[in-house]
Amino acid sequence: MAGGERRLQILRVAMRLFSQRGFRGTTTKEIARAAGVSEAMVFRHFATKEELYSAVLDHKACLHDDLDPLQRVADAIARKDDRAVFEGMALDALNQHDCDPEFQRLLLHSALEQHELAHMFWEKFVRRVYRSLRSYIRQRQRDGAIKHVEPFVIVRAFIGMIIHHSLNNNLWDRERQLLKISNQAAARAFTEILLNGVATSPQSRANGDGRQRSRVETPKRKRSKK
Amino acid sequence: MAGGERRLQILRVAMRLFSQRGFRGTTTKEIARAAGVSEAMVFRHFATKEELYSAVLDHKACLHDDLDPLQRVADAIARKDDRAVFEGMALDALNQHDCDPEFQRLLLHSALEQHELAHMFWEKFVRRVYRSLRSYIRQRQRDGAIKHVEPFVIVRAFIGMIIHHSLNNNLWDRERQLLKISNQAAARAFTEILLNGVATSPQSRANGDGRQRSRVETPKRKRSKK
DNA sequence: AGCGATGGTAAGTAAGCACTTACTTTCAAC
DNA sequence: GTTGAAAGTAAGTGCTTACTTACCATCGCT
Repeated sequence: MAGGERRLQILRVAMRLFSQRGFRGTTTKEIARAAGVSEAMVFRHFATKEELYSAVLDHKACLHDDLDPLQRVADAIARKDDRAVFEGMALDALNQHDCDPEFQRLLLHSALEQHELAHMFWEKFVRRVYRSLRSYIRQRQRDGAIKHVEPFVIVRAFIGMIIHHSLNNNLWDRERQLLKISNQAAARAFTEILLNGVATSPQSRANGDGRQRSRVETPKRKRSKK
Repeated sequence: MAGGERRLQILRVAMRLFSQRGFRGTTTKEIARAAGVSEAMVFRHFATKEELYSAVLDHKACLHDDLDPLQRVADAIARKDDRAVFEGMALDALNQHDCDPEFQRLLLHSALEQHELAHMFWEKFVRRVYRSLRSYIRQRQRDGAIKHVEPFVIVRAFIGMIIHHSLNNNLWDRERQLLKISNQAAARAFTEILLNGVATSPQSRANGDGRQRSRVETPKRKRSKK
């Protein structure tokens, strides 16, 4: 097997094991065995276990790196279709966590172990999502469509619903005993709650078919405060 | 030092270290040193490291065991004061996580390691909170104060906001760089979003009374899939 | 005084860990 | 057909780990 191939294979095996058992819970021998090679092979490709771990985290993180988290909903943003914006982001995140639960586990492990990835991910991804969403929310607040609540609070509330739901599905309630719901339905429900929760005038959303409504509703309504 | 005292002291030290570094990341030697005794002392009080870990988890978990999570807001429930119910629970949880961040870390570690505590906590605490809140929500739905959304979805959304906020504060953003907000304000903001998000009609919320309104409009079947 | 229970330790032990060394096999390029 | 590097390994090395043993010290109690 060629060098690059083997390296990648070891990386993938390590990724799986690290995400299952954490850094300290995984031995280099296990990794080697799972990859079907000797331990020495692992250390030929990665100088230390730490380096292998970093490579794993890098490999995962770089997938999230270069894409703007709001890009997938860019047209919804342009249309100022709040529902499409939030529901799209939610669905994206839920699907992502669903088909790659390893990442969430790795992230948690590294956060608990205070590995630099946790910090990096925070800086490079989380902050960006927060800022992007804030700028959108601010705009919609100026439009009079969203209440003048601190935007970051809204972002946190929304991301909280989504991440916590994923965490439940991946970590605690894998059988979905407590709540069995499709990602679609979850994204829709959470979005509904959030948007109704922060809308300036509830009537504008209450009748539910705000979906696919192309025009922005109530551009300059009177802004009532809390 | 008397036997019981020492045992408790070791337990507390272990609690701190386990929560910081996890089970595998903490050595019995470290625990002994931090407790100012020899390693043999640790093993006199706890037969194995596993047993010590279990004792730690038990000790933490039993604090949450015998109290009804909704007891603290019982009068608010009786009054059907939704705001007080949810805000009270949120504030309680946030304060709890604030003054005992160890617990959240221990819980996460044990969930990742698939330790039985994770399951126990889920069964004994989480499920109960979910069920209690559901029963309250159902009642308020019958009252016509809350939309007919699956109650567990509402619970998950609400708990999600709170837990995720705590997780942020304890794990990722301890400096509160991204969002600095008091527990009071957070509890109020999240409650506001949730209640407005699931209220049947804005008026019924606005003046705070839970007046019975006529049957709820359920737009469930109205929507067609895209 | 003596004695056993209790609180404590120094110095192990065997297994497991990350990592190394010294060696063999494979195979394409001259 | 030789060679030289790359792919691969068996068998270590030294250190750390959870856990043990064998022994000391200080009591309260007859």
